[in-house]
Amino acid sequence: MNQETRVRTRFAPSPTGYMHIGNLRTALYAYLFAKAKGGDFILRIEDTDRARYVADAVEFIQNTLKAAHIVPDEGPGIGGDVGPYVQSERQEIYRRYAEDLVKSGHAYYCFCDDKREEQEIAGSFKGYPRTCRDLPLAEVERHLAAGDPYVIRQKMPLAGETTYFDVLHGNITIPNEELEDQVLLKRDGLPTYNFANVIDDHLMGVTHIIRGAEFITSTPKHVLLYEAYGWDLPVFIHLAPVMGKDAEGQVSKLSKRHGATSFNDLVNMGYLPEAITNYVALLGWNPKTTNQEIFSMEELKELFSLEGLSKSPAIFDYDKLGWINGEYFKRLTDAEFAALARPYAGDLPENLAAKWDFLAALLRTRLTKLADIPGEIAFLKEMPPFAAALYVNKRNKVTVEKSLEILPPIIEILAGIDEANWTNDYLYAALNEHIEKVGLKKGTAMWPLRIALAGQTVTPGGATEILYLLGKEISLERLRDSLDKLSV
RNA sequence: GGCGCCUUCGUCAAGUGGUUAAGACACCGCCCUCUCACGGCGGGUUCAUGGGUUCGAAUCCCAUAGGCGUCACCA
Repeated sequence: MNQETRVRTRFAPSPTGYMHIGNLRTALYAYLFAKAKGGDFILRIEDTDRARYVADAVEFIQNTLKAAHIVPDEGPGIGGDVGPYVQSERQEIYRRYAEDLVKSGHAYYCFCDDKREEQEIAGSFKGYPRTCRDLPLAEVERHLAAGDPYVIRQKMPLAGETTYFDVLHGNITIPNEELEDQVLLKRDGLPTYNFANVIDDHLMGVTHIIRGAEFITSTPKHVLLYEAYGWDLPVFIHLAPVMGKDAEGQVSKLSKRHGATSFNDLVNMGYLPEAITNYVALLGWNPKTTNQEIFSMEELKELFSLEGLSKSPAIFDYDKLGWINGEYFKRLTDAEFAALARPYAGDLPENLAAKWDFLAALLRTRLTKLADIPGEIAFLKEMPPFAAALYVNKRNKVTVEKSLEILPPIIEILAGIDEANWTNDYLYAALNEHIEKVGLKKGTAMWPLRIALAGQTVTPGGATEILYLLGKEISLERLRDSLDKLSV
C-alpha cells in the first residue's frame, strides 16, 4: 500500500440488538485508528443470517455508537460512495462475485445435502465435503437447469500452507489442509460472513481490518479469496478478547455470569458513557508516552496508535471502571451531577427532594456508579434498626455510657434552634460552641450524634449534614427515639 | 482431538540484552477529618516452568505447562 492511501476502517456488527463490551472496544479502536490517521470510519451491518435478524437492531447499534461518541463517516442512514452499507441489500453483488470465482476455477457449485452431522458421527469430517468439487460441467448444468438447490463453495488448495501478516501477531501460517471448502453463497442466496466480508472490505476500500482474535484462523480463507481475485491485501489487526472473572476467580470470555457485559447494561448501572469509553480504550491499549489515564475522546483520537495495542487478553475490572467513573463524577459540577443522579434516587420524601442538590453534592465524591445511590440514601428515608454497639468507637473514645451522657444536652440545644436557622453551617457552629464549652473532642460528640441519627457507621455526610437533610422535626424524633432505646 | 494464538504484581500495564522491573486500580498502614469518601504520604516475593545462547536475559532460541480461540449453508 502506498503512502497516499487514505486509511479506512470499519465496524461490521451483526444486528443482534446487543452491544457486547468487546464489540464496543473493537469499534472504538477501529474508529480511533481511522481518526488518528485522518481517515474514514465505516459502519457496515452484516445481516446475512436471516434466522438471527432482530428488529430495530440497526437503530440500536447506531444509538449505542452515538452514546459512546463513536461517529461513523459512512454507513446506513449516513450515506457514502460505496454503499449500500447493509449486506442484505447487496445480494446481487455477492452473487456476481461468487459466479466470477466459479468461472476462474476458485469455486464450484455444490448440490449435496448438508451431511455434516452424519460425517462427523462417521469420524471422517476432515476434507468434507468435496463431493461436488470435480463435478463434470455437463452435470453442473443439468442440475442448474433442473433448478436444483445449490451452494457455492470455495476450492481450497489441498496441500501447502497459507501465511499472512498480522500487525499484532506477526506472520501467521495455517496448513491448507485445515481449510474446508467453505460455503461462499448459501442455499438461500445470501453470502456467508467469510465471503461477504472480503467482498465488502475490498469494494469499500477498507485498508485496515481491526477485528476480534476469533478470526485469526479463518483469515487464511479470506487471504485466498483476495488472491483469487488478484486484490491487494488489507492490513490485518486481530484484537485479543476481553475476559471476565467470576466469583470463584475463574477467567473466561466476558459473559453474563461476570455481571453486565453490554454497553447499555453499564450505562443503566450508572457508569457514564464517557467513562466506559475511557476505560474500555485502556483495556488492551496503552498510550505509551504518558501515564495519564483520563482521556477525552479528542485526546484518544490524537494519541491512538497500533503500537500500544496489547496482544494478550485483558480481564474486565469493575474496580478500575468504578474509579474512572468516579473521576468523571469529580469533573462534573455539583449541578450537573445532581441532575444526572436524580433519577437513581427514586421517590424522595418532600424534605429530601427539596434538598436534593445538597445531598447529591455529598454523594458525588463517594460513588463509583449511580446505581449505588438508593443504598447510600436509604437511611435518610427510613431509620434502620441498629445495635447499641455501633456507638462504640475507639478512635473517638466513645462508649455506650459516654453516648448516654453526650446526647441529652445536644438534643436540648438542637430543640432550641429555630427552624429558620436549621442549616448545616448554623448547626455546625452551634454544636461546636457547645463541644468547646464542655471540653469534648469534636469526634467524641459527633460520633454518637451521627449514629443516633443515622443508625449506621458509614454515611454520606457528617452529623450536622444529616441533621440538615432530615430537618428539625425528624431529627429530634430520631434522636429521642434512639436515646430512649439506649437508656433501657 | 487437529490447527492457531497468548503468558510481567490480584487486575490494567511500561519494558524490546545491563533498570532499585515504571505508573494506575484494588488491598494494607499513617496523615487529614463531625464517620466514610476526597486529598496527601508510605507498604507488598510480579517477569508460568525447565533448558539453552550470552560476561550479563523479563527481553533471544527450544521444550513443557496452563489459558483462550477455531474446526457451521453463525458472525
